[in-house]
Amino acid sequence: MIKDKELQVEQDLHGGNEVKLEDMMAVMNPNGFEAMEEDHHEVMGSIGEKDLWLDREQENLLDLNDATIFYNDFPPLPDFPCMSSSSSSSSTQAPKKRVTATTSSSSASSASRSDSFAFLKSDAEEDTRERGKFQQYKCDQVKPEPTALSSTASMEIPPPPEDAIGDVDCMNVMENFGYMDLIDSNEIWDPSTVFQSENPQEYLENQEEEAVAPPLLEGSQQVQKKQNQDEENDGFSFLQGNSELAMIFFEWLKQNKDHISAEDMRNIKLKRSTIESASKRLGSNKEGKKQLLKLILEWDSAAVVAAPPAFPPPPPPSSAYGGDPYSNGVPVPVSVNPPMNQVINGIPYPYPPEYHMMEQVQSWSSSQFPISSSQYNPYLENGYIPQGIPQHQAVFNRNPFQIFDTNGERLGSPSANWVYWSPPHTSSPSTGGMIPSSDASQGHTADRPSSQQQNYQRQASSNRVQQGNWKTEKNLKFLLQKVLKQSDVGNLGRIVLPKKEAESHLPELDSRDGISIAMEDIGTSRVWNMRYRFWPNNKSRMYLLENTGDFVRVNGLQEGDFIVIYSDTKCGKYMIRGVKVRQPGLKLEGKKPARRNMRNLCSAGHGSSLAPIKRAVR
DNA sequence: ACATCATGCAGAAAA
DNA sequence: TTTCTGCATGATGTC
Repeated sequence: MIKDKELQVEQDLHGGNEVKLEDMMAVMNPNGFEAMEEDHHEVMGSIGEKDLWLDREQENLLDLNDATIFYNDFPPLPDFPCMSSSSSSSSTQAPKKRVTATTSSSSASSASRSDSFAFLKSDAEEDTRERGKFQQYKCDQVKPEPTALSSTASMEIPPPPEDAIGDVDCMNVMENFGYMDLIDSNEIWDPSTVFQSENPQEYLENQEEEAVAPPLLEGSQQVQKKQNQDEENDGFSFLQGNSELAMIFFEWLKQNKDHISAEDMRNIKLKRSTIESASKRLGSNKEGKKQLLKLILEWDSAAVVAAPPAFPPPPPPSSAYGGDPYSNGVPVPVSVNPPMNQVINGIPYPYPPEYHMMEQVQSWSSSQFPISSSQYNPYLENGYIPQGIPQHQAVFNRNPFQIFDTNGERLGSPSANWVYWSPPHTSSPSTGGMIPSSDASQGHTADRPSSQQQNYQRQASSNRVQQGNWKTEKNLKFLLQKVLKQSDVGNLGRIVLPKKEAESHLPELDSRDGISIAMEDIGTSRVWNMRYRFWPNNKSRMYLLENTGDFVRVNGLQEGDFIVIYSDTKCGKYMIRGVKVRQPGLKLEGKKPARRNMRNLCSAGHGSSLAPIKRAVR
């Protein structure tokens, strides 16, 4: 049935016939839509009538190979800075900037699934009122709408200039493609240039300014003008008659129908500045648009398929945190999943730019993310607050591209589940196949990616085709992490585990003898037979991981380093990773950081502090 | 006041 | 004598 629909849509697309958005979307995960159907029935009623219209004039431009190049030509996700995925967020994230749109006073009626696909509508017949309705929804959408998906994408748009405020804040990402028409540049897309400044702090500041006023980019007035024009025209003019893009989109839908729902799509929003940057780099012509569209779609699918991991723990002040526990020195921006409380309260993560990872063990983790260790460091990009802690919220709000993970449920568990995607350039978590960690550890400064890094990006891109395996390869769920204390790395061979996380994510212990637990060392693939147990302690328990001596030794772990424990949701085994944190030239004997800051940040119990950001925000 | 956890330390076990 | 084991204590953070 669905297959038939798919064929029909495809034929229509190729034939330049009208294609109903409804039909196109029907190709997607039926469950996701069914679920949405109920919620958004009302709007669908009206939206559903709007046919997707593909301009026949573009027929010749339709490159049937687009679908093929889709996954090959895309700029690799890692190329996008500031990717951030959190959970459910689009709603919770609904930033203040997302003010309601305006043209219509219609209440926040339910959303239309076509909302996210608005860009496919070339039919400008939709009246302003309808349009207002869309935006109204987009902007008012505050109620978290859990989906079975791990993530949704959301890209915020900075507030428009004074006179436009309220009208365009919540523009759909696709709508914003329209901006590309206005910026004329054929520079090659260089993600690094997204940085407004080589100085992260500076960048942060710039971004803040940007949040208040639109970027003073050349032609920004035109942008605004065009934007207003779009408002009048329904705002969807950008893709008007562009069947090629529609085709691309359709192919993407087919590829991702199992993973992406309309809800995900609907939550795609772009920062205007991002669009402008993108159009600057990609060009404002058709190819440019195509590239950006691909990029966004791929980015979105990546986010959906694999929710990135949590933020790493804060580094001890004297240590070098060049990375997270999951990647070789790169705090993974995507799926920002900081300690719940931190996120909510805007409490930061210490990732001082000067820190950098000195991990020695070859690790696969760095390659598990779209953002490689040699690429962007959102922490760096977003700067740090004086305390050496990046404002979390800042991270969110400044990221040109943000992925807000819904909740990771689709990844297996209702809570804090982080799944790592396979690297674009490796096929196995253990084998790595990535650039030497030494490389990865370098360049983690506030500077733009080095040419070496960019080369790596290209390499990653060229190998992107291998990403097809990521879904099946990794189903790792983040369980807990622990910053190692002297007593953890001493000769006692035992590591105290955070109580809440242990009780939440590790097997329940009936006796204090505990249980044997095999931990596969992610770095070396070696399996360590450890013992997980507890000690009675003040009417409570103290959880320990014993027989950790060799693991610590082999990994060269020292005080201040940390371990991260995951479970493979597929085979149920536990995986452990030791992450070394060093700052060359600095010694650890300095004053010790506050204990709480030293410890793992995943305290959240059921809401592990590293739980998805779904509740985050703002 | 209470909870967590880093670590001190006594006693047992092993070398 | 050294190492291991397990509990106790106290510092620190949270409620």
